[in-house]
Amino acid sequence: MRILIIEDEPGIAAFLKQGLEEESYAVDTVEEGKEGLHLALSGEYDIILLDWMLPGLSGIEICRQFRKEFKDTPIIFLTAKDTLDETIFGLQSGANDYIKKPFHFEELLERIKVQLRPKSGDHAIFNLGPISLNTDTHQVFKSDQEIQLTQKEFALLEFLIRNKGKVCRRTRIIESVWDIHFDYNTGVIDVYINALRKKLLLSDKENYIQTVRGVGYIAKEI
Amino acid sequence: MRILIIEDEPGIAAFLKQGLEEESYAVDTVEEGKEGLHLALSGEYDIILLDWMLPGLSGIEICRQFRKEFKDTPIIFLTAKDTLDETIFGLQSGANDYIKKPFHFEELLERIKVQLRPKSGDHAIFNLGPISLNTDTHQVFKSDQEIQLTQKEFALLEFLIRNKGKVCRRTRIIESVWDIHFDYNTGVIDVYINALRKKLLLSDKENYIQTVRGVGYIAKEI
DNA sequence: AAGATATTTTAAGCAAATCTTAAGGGTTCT
DNA sequence: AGAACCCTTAAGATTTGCTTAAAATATCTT
Repeated sequence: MRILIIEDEPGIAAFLKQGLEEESYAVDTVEEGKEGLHLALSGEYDIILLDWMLPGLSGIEICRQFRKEFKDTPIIFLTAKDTLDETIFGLQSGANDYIKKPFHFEELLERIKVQLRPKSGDHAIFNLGPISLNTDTHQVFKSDQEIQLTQKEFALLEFLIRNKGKVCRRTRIIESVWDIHFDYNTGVIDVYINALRKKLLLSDKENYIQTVRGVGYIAKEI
Repeated sequence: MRILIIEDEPGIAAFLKQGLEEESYAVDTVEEGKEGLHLALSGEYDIILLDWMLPGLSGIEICRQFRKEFKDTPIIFLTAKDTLDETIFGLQSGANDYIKKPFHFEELLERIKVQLRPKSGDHAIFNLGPISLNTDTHQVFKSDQEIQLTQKEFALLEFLIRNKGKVCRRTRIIESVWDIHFDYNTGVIDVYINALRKKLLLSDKENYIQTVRGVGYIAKEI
């Protein structure tokens, strides 16, 4: 996991860098605002620690600009201020959390972990009869057997199971799984459905993935 | 919303109960496995939080037994273990999610909300007497009996039912269902009306699809 | 950097379900 | 009765989906 620290006080920056590297994060530090934004926009970081008061470009401004490009990368503000107004500003500009200086290193670590933890919506288990799919570990099981699926196979199965009980039209499948939004005279879906049924050993008795002729497919608990 | 917590450590159970009640859930707690399963099977709960290690009956076993009866009630495992094997077991036994102890209460809350979130997609169901048509699942039932319709049959029935009580002229039908905007000298409609009546077992007493001579057809609740 | 391996996509033959046409027989209306 | 309309049936045409294999990409190794 790569962390970018934008912080003008060299002492604090070095302290954080060392501490986080001991936790086996890859850490880069910058002292100046513009350069910080530039680095941040390289898109190589998983989380950004951002000082409030900076020379060159304020933290809030960096945050705003950065958010235009990267919607999801979490940002934690490091702030000496503690008035409500300022905090609100920070959160409005697109930060995910803030921590008041001085803080315990442990607490910062804790918050970084919270931000890096995969979103709870993604961390869940979906079941379809004896089949279970874990989006967190990217694993699929049928009864006691783990089934090895490729990326696309997994993505297709995930889509079907997430829409369990509803017909998935071919156009929606091709849009969601393949990200194709026009021209879909392609037979990929058939090929992958076939692969899934084979790997999951679905028979006539266990047709958890049924075809709805002329429309698409439906995942069902029989 | 009713939550059942099956957890043998009184401290954790009490902590969760209090927290969840503050979020205005109705919470019951049990410390022992068998009793827990018994309560769960009462069917009164919307979600179950299940400890992994329990006296009496293991969490996995409870999960399995419970799943035989209730397919949809979500189960979240509370587990101290984090080895792969154990996780696998959890997956297979029919849980919907798991959270590792120690966890932040916020995170648990988040996951509970995810599980309780109503299944997306409002059921688009149209009725015509004992016949119901679900555009979501692309299914048709006549009093609990599923009727298998082809694409065109379904489309025609859908059109008629959507215009229930109104006469559907042949030209409008041919335009809407067949997308033909000229040349109406075709007998397809008749053929398909015939097929529908047959498959839906419509008799003189149950003529939900009536002929309007010289004009078209009408779907009516007799 | 080149070769090896795995994955994804395209294409084509085949089988089966579905759709359409057409024709003969009924029904209803004037 | 005669004409227009509708029902029913079945054969032929078309579409759709399944299955394979091979070609194109991507990924991993050496």
